[in-house]
Amino acid sequence: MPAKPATRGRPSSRDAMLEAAIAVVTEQGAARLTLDAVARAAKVSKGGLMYHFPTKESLLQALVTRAIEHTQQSWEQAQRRLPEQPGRGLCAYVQASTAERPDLDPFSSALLAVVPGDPKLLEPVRAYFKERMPALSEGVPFERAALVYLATEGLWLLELVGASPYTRSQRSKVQSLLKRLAAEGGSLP
Amino acid sequence: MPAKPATRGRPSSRDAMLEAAIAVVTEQGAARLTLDAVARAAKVSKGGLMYHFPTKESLLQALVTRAIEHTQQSWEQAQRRLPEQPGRGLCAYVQASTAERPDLDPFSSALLAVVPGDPKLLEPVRAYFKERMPALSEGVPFERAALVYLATEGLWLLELVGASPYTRSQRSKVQSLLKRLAAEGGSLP
DNA sequence: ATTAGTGTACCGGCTGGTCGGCTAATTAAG
DNA sequence: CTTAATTAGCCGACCAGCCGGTACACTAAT
Repeated sequence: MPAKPATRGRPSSRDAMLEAAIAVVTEQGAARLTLDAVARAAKVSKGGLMYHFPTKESLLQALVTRAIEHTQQSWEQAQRRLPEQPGRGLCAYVQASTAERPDLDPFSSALLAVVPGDPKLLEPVRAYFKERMPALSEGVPFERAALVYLATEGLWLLELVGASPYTRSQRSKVQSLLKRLAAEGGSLP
Repeated sequence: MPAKPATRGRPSSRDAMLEAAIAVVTEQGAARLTLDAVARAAKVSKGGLMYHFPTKESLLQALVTRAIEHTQQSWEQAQRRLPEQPGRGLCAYVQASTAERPDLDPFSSALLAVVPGDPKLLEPVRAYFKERMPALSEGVPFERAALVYLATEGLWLLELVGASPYTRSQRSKVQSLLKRLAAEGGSLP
């Protein structure tokens, strides 16, 4: 068993375990997110799993941390692709949040599923949300920024739970509306 | 058999048990929502609890149903207080969802906490969301309705998880903006 | 030989669920 | 009206399985 020696550096099996956990939670629900299930999904024994995450809580914390990092990275990436202009941060946020279909963003999905289980897991999320706020609304009048931000968040939630009522064309209309408003375009009909 | 008491029933301890469940989940998290905990919180023995909810899943289903009913009722109530005008439904929705006290809506909070545990619990929520949509956007141009709806949903979510970045005055500004937009007011700065 | 990483085996407690019995109220019988 | 039978509602002891966690042996690479 040449356990993937590939390159020195980060323990890739740890990441594999985290992704296995994400798979379990998205496929079977948070209630079935058990250590054995994660170990099974990661094709590792429980001992191997417990080596990297000495506690279930540590696993969950790592999950939350990873989801936050992923969100942050995809925002930065979207921002890098945009020209420097007022509303750039907000526009990048809209783009990052509405770009991939939510079933392609299992990180956030797992986050939303796992966090309610233990109130302590909420704190990093709260902190991140409050911390990133200024960068988002920078250069955009308050009301407009708030509206776009909240609507993006709402769309994200609705699609995450599969309760979005919009057809594909409606959705793209909403999406472009958000981008337009973020970039400081006109008003709405 | 619990025999749904339709109309003519005592304030039934069944409801008390459901509210105990809500209390447990909001205070201790979804992971600690155990039958024993609910029974303890409801000051009832486990047998007594199991009499009304033969299964834990049935308890959760009842919780979800109750949360949905509560949401629907508070929307209808808000609507009744509003004059007949275009955007009335949407306006009532904004009002009901942004009512001053997010911590006083433990129903939705419990819903959001419990649902990720079992994917099957999502279906009623999905159905309700899609069903109520037409009544909400009635009489309001699509883009405006979508924007207000999504932003309201986003604000609801942020406040539910305690990640709202807005001060009290900012929040009330956002709130009145949403109402204005829903009622067909002007555009945004 | 040491150490990082994994496997195997096990345990104690908790959890969902069952079961028979208790109590008070309602109904049926006399 | 009295009494017996039924029933709804609740109790609490119990159980079988699962879950998180521990202990330790093993392997490969340093």
